[in-house]
This record gives sequence, C-alpha cells and structure tokens, in this order.
Amino acid sequence: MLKHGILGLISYGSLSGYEIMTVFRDSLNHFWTAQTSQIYRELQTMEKAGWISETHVAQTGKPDKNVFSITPAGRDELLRWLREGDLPANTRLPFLMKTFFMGELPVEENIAFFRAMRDEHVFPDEGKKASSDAEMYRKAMKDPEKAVYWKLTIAFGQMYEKMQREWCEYCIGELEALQRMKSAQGQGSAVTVDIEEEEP
Amino acid sequence: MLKHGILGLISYGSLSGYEIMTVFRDSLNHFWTAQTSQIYRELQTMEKAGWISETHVAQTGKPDKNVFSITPAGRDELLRWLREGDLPANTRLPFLMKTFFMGELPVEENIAFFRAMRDEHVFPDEGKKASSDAEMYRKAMKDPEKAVYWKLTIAFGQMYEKMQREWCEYCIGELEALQRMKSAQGQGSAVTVDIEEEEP
DNA sequence: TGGGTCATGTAACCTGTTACATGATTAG
DNA sequence: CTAATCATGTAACAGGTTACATGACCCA
Repeated sequence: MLKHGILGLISYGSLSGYEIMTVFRDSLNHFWTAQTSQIYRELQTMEKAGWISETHVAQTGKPDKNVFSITPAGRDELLRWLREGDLPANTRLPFLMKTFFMGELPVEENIAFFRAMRDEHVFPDEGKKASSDAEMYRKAMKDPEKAVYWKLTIAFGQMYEKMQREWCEYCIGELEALQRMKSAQGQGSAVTVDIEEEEP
Repeated sequence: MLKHGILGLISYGSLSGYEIMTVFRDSLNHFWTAQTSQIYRELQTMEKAGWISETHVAQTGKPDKNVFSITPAGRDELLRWLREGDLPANTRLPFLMKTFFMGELPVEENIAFFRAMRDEHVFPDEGKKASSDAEMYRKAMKDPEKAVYWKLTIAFGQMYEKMQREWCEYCIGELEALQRMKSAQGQGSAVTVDIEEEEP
C-alpha cells in the first residue's frame, strides 16, 4: 500500500526521496504515516521491480539528488491497484484497545482521558489543515479533477474528527452516569447496568 | 499494543492461546486483528518477559492445552500501559489512499466504488454484532462496570459506520456533480472547481 | 557559530501476514 | 465419512519503527 502511495505521487511527476517525504508529510499524512527510512527502502524495491527508474540530478548550492520517474510497468501497476477489489480493512485503533480495558482504572481517570481526547482531536492537526489544504488546492488547480478527490479525503478527516469528539462526549456522559451509580451504591441500592438501546 | 490486549484478556482470567484467539475474534476484532500465529508468538515473548506464566492442562476428549495466567509483573505492566500518555495514532486507511489517487480512473468507476462501500459498511459485520454483543454483555454481568467500557467501544463502531456511510453519500454527490460539470464542459463552458466551504 | 533545510541512506528490531504442518474428537 | 471444533505451533516474508550516520549550504 505504501508502495502504491509513492507510485501515485511519482505518477504526477518525477520526485526524489526527499520530495516524496515532504509531500507525504503535508497531504497523505492524514491517513498514512511513513518514515523517510521506509520511503528510501520502498523506492529501492520499486526500482528493482521496474515500476520506477532512477536518475541522478546534479544541483548547485544544494546536494545532488536521485530523482525517480514512473515506468510504463509502474503505470500499469498503479491502475491495477486502483481497480483491485479487496482493500485491507486495517482497523487498528489503539485508543479503543485502551478503552476496552479501562475498567481497571478509577472512573475519574478515565473521564479525564476522554476529556483530553475530545480537546486534542486525535485525528491530525486542525490548525495546520487550513494552510496545507489551501496549498494543495492551489497546486491541484492545474488538474481540477484531482482536486475533487483530494477534497474527499479531507472531508473524511473533518467528519471523523467531529464524530470522534461526539463519541468522547458520549463516553464522558456514560462514565459520569457510572460515577453517580457507584455513589448511590454506597447508600446500599442494588447494582444493575442497563444495556437497553440508548442509541449513541 | 497487541501484547497489552492479550494481557488485558488474561487479566480477566487465565486463558490458552486458542481461547485468546476466539475471544479476540468476537470482541476486540472490531478495532484490532490478530492471526493465531501472532498470538502464539506474543505469548512466548510475554512469558519470557515474566508478564504471564504457563501451565499445562490435561483434558479428556479434547487435546491438552497450555493455559497462561497473569503475574504480578504483568499486572503492573497492564496498569502502566493503561496510564501511559501517548497512544500511537496509527492512522492507516487504505480506502483513503485509494481515494486520493482515484483521479486516474473514470468517474463512473469511482462512483460505483463509493456506492459499494456505502452498502458494505467497511467497519465490521453488522449482522453478527447483535448476537456477539449480547453474549459479551452476559459475560460482563459478573462485573457490571466493565460492561460500560465495552459498550463504549461498540458505540464507536456504530458511530463510525454511520459516519462512513454519510461520507460515501457525500463522495457520490461530489462525483455526480463532477460528472455533470464534465458533460457541460463538452458544450464549451469554462472549467473551474469551486473550493469554497460546502461543509461536509 | 548554531540551527534549519536539503539530501541520502544503513542496521537492527518489532509487528503483522501468509503459508504450512499436525492430529484428536465430535456431530451430522 | 466428512466437516467443524479444539489445539499448537514454525518459517518465511512483508511492512513499520527507532536509532544512527553524514555532510553541505544558508540565514540569523
């Protein structure tokens, strides 16, 4: 998958490893992370596979760079990947793993966790987005059709953040209710958790 | 992280590798996947680390099993992990990677992609959930407080699915608009993509 | 002279996936 | 008789993370 992301970027125009790194940082980074070490490694294997070709470019005032261009085989592979049916789900959400086992900690601590999460909005950096989006769109103007797809990925990020904040609110509400129940229990009432549909 | 998930499960009561696999499949599976091979490997390293201890249990009518129990060191590690500040974001969404580069394909194909995605609800299997939830809660009744946290993770799944369907609808709408624009362009009008806030 | 950007990587390790391998019991 | 369930793993490979290493140029 990372290979295909890199391939997609190079298909817009030849790039060096360093340039790929920067583009990654301010566009794909919303939904994929990659270390430079990984990028350089992937470039090597992609070159061996014949998807891309390398050219040494001398520069003055800056270090030389190795620029990669997409080959016809690479273009085929990109299209093949785009059309391929089965995307891996790749669902691995550390904060849900934590939530699942949170019962081991005191309720107050967990409420604090969700409050912090709500205020931090785990999905990327909202502040940076405005500027980085704007820049992306400016570049995209050369090919207005592509801008539409980029906008879709950004819309996802926004909707996800919103949903996540709402979920945090829901969690805080449930845990505050649990707290009240526990203090009532101190007075001697029976303990039951109502499982009925509360539709989150 | 997987280690800590396994540790959390064992903290509720001793389990064999096989049992961990089944519990995983119908509870943590909403937000984490693990192959059996990986579980057995993690168990080995966790045992070496002293977080869990192994006991051979003979069974009649069934193969023997190796049951793992949490050690005091394991309990410490579980709590340390629960309190630790920095959760990795771990954001890797293959369908967004694909969306980002979709401009290479004809619009019709992409509309079909989002329609299929909307109808399939990429986040787990809604049908199975009802039964598996019910079972989970039944077990949880022994410790009603834990049920609350499990419910939170399930609520996330539901909210996520809903949001994702909405996002698919939004994408379909945008792409249909693009299609109309492209056919209008055929009549000779100017091409401009409006980037203004449409608030997804 | 010190930090930022440009530029390229290697090595070791950890985590996740795929494929393979074995074998008993039980329910249809 | 056959498929499912119970049960345990190994090996190889792919993908991701952390740490390290180097060096020139430019701006303050």
